[in-house]
Amino acid sequence: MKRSKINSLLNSKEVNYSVCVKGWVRSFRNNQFIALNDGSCLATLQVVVGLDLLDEATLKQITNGAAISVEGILVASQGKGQLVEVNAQKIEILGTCDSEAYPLQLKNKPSLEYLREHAHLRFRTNVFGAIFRVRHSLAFAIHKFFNEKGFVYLNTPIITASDAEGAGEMFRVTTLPFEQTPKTDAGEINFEEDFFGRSTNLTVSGQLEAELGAMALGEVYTFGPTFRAENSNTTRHLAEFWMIEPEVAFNTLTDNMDLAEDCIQYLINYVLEHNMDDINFLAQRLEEEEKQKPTQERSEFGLIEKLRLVVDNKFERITYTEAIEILIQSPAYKKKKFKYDVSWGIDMQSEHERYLVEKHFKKPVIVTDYPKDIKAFYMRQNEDGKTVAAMDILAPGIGEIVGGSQREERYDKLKQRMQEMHISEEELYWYLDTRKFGTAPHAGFGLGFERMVLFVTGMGNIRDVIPFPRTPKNASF
RNA sequence: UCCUCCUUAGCUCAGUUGGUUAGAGCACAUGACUGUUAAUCAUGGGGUCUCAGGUUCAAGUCCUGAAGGGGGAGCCA
Repeated sequence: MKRSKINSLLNSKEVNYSVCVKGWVRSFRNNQFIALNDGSCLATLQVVVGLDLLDEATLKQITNGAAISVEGILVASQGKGQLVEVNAQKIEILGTCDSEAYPLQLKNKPSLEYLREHAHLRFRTNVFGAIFRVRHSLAFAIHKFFNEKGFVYLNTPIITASDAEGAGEMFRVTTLPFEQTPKTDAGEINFEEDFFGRSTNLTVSGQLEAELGAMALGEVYTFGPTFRAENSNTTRHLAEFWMIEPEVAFNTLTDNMDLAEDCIQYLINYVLEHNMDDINFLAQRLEEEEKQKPTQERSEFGLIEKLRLVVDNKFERITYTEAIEILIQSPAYKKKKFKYDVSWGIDMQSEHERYLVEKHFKKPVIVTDYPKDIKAFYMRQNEDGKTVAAMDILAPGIGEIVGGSQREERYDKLKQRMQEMHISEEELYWYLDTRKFGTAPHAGFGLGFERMVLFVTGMGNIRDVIPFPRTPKNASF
């Protein structure tokens, strides 16, 4: 018999027909009721085991975590907790699970930290099942969003010879031996003998390559892994993370903001439409977690309220200069609550961004037109000579979720800025070429995928929204 | 990388001013129970108190160091 998925059976309009289900036992009550989960949804299906169906030995093998196959009749449930259930006619143990050795005893509410150390099994918990179904939906919605807008999905290289934008420390890619590394006459490592004949790294961003695509295909986006070898130990950083980077020819900074805002709202709407069971569960989890905190530190809004707020309101748009002004006029500044001083020209600290988003505006904020000296070389210089056409989207609880800009399309200005910031023109000749041959205004941004998942799931640690997190000193699994 | 906190049973945690044999709930095992819903009830096994030093008559408890982890900061997405 063909296997049915549990989510489809739970939503079945009809009953009293034969079904086959397979999954993992979540609990076995009263030697009679199996709660079965197959990952297709949060809920479990109740399988009812008749008195004489199984021999003693098989019955003993129905333990938490065991994989089983069930054939039976889908019927209306006599019990209160569920509408339908399966009266088993045949149960086959596919894989036993030694209860004593199994690390997940779900009734014990194992901590997120404990589950992180058992990341190979944590998918079997309600929380991580929900997170990764939501993560999937977000990934799918990203492709759907850009596809509907006529974008081309462009794959940029993971191994690269360029340092893109100096976005961060890079992981080196090499086949050279660690012992007796070939040296040049000058005593330096001779990369000519390396696999690519030059020094290579894992990419920190596909943006520069995406720009090349945009200057011909018009509208492109990347969605792939990126790597940063920064020794960052926070709840918001990973050494390996996924990034979405749209790049659009002829777009201005305002177009860019519209696209980013549209994109974020689309993604959240998609999840609210398709993953409400999981979101409700995650909202409940967050609420319980919040209850543990002192009243003052609790969030004003629940997860669903927070998501609705983002979907239903326009993002606040202010310039960097206005943001600094708001901070200086703020009660927090006047009461000297900020650890770091505020003045025009500073790179805003987390505490400043949090104040703007969480205290002042209470919704996502887009900050534009940053001082050129704190931003990358490729951002378009404004007429004032002091700022660039940059934009960061700051989200409550996450901080920067999007960073983008209108790119400098003017050859002379770009070249001058590269010289000032000591960026090699030789290495980036191909990037400069786009400004030489039919240059055009264009803009793009980077959206941190895990930060988006973090925001939507209401989780607190980025290590819990990627299946196998890569962080300093940790590359298990 | 810096600051700070934590590490006691399989899990989540108690453990008082240093003082007998280190506790609880859950999990697990055995048995009972056949409409349970975190099932319930009875019984039972389970500890190198993270590691290495030190102080002391005596250390889970105090001191030093290391490792691992949490939170915050910086860097950023």
